Amino acid sequence: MPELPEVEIVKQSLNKKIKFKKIKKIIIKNRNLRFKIPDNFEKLVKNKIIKKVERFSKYIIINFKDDTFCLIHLGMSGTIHLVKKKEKNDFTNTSFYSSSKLPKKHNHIQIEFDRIKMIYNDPRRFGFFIFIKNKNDLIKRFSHLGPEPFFKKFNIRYILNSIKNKKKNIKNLLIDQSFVSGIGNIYASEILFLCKINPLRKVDALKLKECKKIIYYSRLVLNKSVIKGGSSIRDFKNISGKQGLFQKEFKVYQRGNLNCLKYKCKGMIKKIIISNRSTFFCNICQNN
DNA sequence: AAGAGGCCCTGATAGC
DNA sequence: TGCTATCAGGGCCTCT
Repeated sequence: MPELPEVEIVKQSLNKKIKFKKIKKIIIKNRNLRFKIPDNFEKLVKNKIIKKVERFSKYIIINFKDDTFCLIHLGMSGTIHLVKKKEKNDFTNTSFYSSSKLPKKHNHIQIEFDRIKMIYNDPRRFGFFIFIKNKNDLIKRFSHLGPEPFFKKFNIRYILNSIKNKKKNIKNLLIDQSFVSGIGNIYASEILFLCKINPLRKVDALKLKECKKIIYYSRLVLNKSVIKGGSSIRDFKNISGKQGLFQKEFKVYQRGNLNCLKYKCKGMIKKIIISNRSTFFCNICQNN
């Protein structure tokens, strides 16, 4: 599910619903996420008040009032659900109802607030919840990540410098989070299609004009997706249960053997595997 | 030492 | 229907 736009939608929803609320209770049903949740996690987080919810790259950052943090990553299959309580002060688990459809299995973490509870669901358990004790540790946690496409730092000089003498292909560079953070497997294909660059092109062969396009279209695609409410491969829903609409905008992703959608292009979308991940491109307008 | 590939895990879908 | 194989939005770790 989650690349930068999807995580941004989740962050926005959380800010609307749980900002300034106090954590009353935590129930962890399965501690074995990507990183095992330590036994003292509940104690550390209980009674904390949420100052705000932020996001960097594909990470959700819950910022508590005392400037400690909870860092969340959704991995491949993580979703967050908010469930309202029917009755005030009723903590029995029968008195909740779901605004979106709550999955039956894999609801690993439940965090209860006054009139609402937040549930973390993750079938594949590639995601994680981590408690972070101060801002310094949080920054350390992100130190290996490159800028988001929107940052000023993601400029032409940065790109030229990053591709110099590099032998990898542009598809792999775009999903390399230490180069630029937030782009995942879907948006990498979409961005390269708009740039008209073949995903297998070696980055040291990119022209100045193509580098400029990469900046422009990375920003455009991610922005547009946020505006559309994220994309919806399989079942991406935002936290209120609404489907994202960006998948309707996919030009190449999951369109193998279909016609290229570029005006007057007679090409066909091809699916290839690059470093074990599906990659889609047009055999004519990206034939370079 | 940059870059490719394996691996963590479950579920949906396709093909027989 | 029921089996098996393949694939899935990420990122950490290990090899070469």
